[in-house]
Amino acid sequence: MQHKRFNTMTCPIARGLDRVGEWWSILILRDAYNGMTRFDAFQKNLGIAPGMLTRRLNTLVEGGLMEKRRYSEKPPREEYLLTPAGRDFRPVLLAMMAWGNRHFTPDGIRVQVVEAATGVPADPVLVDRRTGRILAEPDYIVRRETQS
Amino acid sequence: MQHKRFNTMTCPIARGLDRVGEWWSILILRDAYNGMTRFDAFQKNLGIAPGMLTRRLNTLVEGGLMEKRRYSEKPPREEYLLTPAGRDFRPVLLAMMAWGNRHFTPDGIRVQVVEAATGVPADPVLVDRRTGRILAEPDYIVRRETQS
DNA sequence: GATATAACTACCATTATGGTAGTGACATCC
DNA sequence: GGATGTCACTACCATAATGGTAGTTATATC
Repeated sequence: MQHKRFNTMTCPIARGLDRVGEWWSILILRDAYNGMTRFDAFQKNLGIAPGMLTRRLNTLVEGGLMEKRRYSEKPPREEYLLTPAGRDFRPVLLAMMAWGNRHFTPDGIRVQVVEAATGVPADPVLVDRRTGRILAEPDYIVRRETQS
Repeated sequence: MQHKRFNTMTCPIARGLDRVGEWWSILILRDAYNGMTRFDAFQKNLGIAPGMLTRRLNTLVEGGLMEKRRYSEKPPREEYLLTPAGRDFRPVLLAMMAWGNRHFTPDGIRVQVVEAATGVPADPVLVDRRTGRILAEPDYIVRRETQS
């Protein structure tokens, strides 16, 4: 009995979680976003067991979020790069970073998004690109379409 | 040997994942956001085993994202409500919904955020509330503070 | 030749997950 | 008033996932 998959659900959140919802996956994507590419670097930075890292990288590759590339033949060496879908996960990471900073850093904020030019911390909010308005009720609602 | 905890890391993403990173947790929060409160409703909607649901609800309560409340004494009945921190997770859910819709719905979008007044689908983007600009490089960067 | 580096695999102990059945305290139906 | 239904679980077990340690392969460097 494997753990239950979410990929048969119609909900896009469930579909996404089916690919990144396992323990470690999102932290690996975070590190990849920070420029990490090598097995060794992920392992040391996360403190993850090598077998576990192998399994997680494989599922991320299978899920289409990362790709494995050989960057050296003479000593055979591999690296892991984000695909477009993996890179596009960034807003989720930043929203989660903002949420974590708002609720779970009683000891002070250590990692945050800042304006590059001024160094002023950003206040991340999710808006509609077209109208610029914040995605919150009552202006915006989630619509579920019934199966036809 | 339990699975490794992320709550000792300084990264806010890791701190958050320590509370919502287990299988099922985020889908439970999603359903709670959709107005679900009862054990029974979560169980039927998710197709989750009752023992598993008990464990996940308990960890969400312990993590401060939900609270358990007795809503009836005469038949003893409990309900689960989002706390402020749980409700504040919503932007992460919506960012994940948008990401899922962009990459994992080849069969067409079924669930999305729309403008309530017009029904026009929203295009969710993460911006800085102060400047209104999109949180992306090179305008915005992630700054990590070194330990003093 | 000895040691180091990168990227793993193998193996095992311990947890977590999933499935099914059953329980307690009522409410409702006939 | 006995039978059935509802809600919110608990108990128990089989299987899968996670974590830890040691070892491997291919090569580079001292």
